[in-house]
Amino acid sequence: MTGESRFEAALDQVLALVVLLSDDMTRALARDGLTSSRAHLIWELVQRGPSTQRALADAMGVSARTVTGLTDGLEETGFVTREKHPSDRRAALVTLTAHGQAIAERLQREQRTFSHDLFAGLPRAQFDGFVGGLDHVLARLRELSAQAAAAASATGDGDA
Amino acid sequence: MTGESRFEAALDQVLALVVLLSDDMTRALARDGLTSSRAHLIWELVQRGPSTQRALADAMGVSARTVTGLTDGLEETGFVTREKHPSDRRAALVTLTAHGQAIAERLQREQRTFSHDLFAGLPRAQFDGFVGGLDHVLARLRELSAQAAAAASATGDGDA
DNA sequence: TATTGTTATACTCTATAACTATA
DNA sequence: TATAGTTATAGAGTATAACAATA
Repeated sequence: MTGESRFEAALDQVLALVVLLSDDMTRALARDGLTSSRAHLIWELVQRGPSTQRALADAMGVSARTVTGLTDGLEETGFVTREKHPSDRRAALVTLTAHGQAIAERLQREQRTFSHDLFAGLPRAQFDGFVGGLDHVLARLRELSAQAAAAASATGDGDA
Repeated sequence: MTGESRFEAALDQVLALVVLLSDDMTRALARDGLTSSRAHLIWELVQRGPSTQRALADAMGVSARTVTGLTDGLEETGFVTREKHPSDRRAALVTLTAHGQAIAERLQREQRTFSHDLFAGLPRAQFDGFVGGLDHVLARLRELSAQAAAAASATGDGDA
């Protein structure tokens, strides 16, 4: 593997990783009656505590309508409740139920176990190399995203 | 970063990579009027040549119904056509149009450029470390998926 | 009988726009 | 007037089941 094509092969591997990880997570979440999007909302509640739907929409990068749907589903299945906001009668505070909290904690434990399963067999030097490369790739990716966003807004996304 | 938590931090980074890459690809494909699923179907056609919908469904790991929908969308937008199967009048051969072929080739070129953008700045030793770690993680992930599938079919998924 | 692909139906995630109740 | 969240509507991906045409 010499020359430029090693970059392509590496990207192919990264994309394979994306697919495998996504499938694996989807399957694991389905066992608890969750989807990726609903788990994401639960994760935000763990991080932020009881939150308005507006705050969740901003945190998750989705529309208010989407949060309404996700909250409906999580409420029906017993993961969250809508509580009265103490000072704003327009707003609801989405709040984890005991069950929601318990599942969230279990998911965190499972993720810890999973990370161990993935990395524990890797020699320390190689692990460090992997993490170093990952840092680089993430940084590049964020730069490229920022450039793309800037280009999009300059072209006619923001000046229309 | 010592102890077990370095594994968790690494997994967090990998998951961040998954999100960034997925978003980036979604945005890039949208510029050509494609979604991930439709691009996946196009990619299978590039690999396999004109194919029946049944073959595509098996290759993509989705239902026949899903391929009908994806093919409908790609046909309406001019990426593929349904051609007569020479020997089986039940089946259609999904076939790339000239436009579909051209877009597929462009996507491949863009992916090559993208891989260069991601990795070219990485010192060779660190790149090799990254790829080595990636190999390990992919292998572990495949083992774990196989185990999960075996456990599922033993529990009552296959013996019902 | 078995298979290919469709129609019928349903669920999830996503979005924009109009609207209600409140700030 | 502006904001929070809903309803209305729509499009995409996904699935199962029933059905048509053909093997």
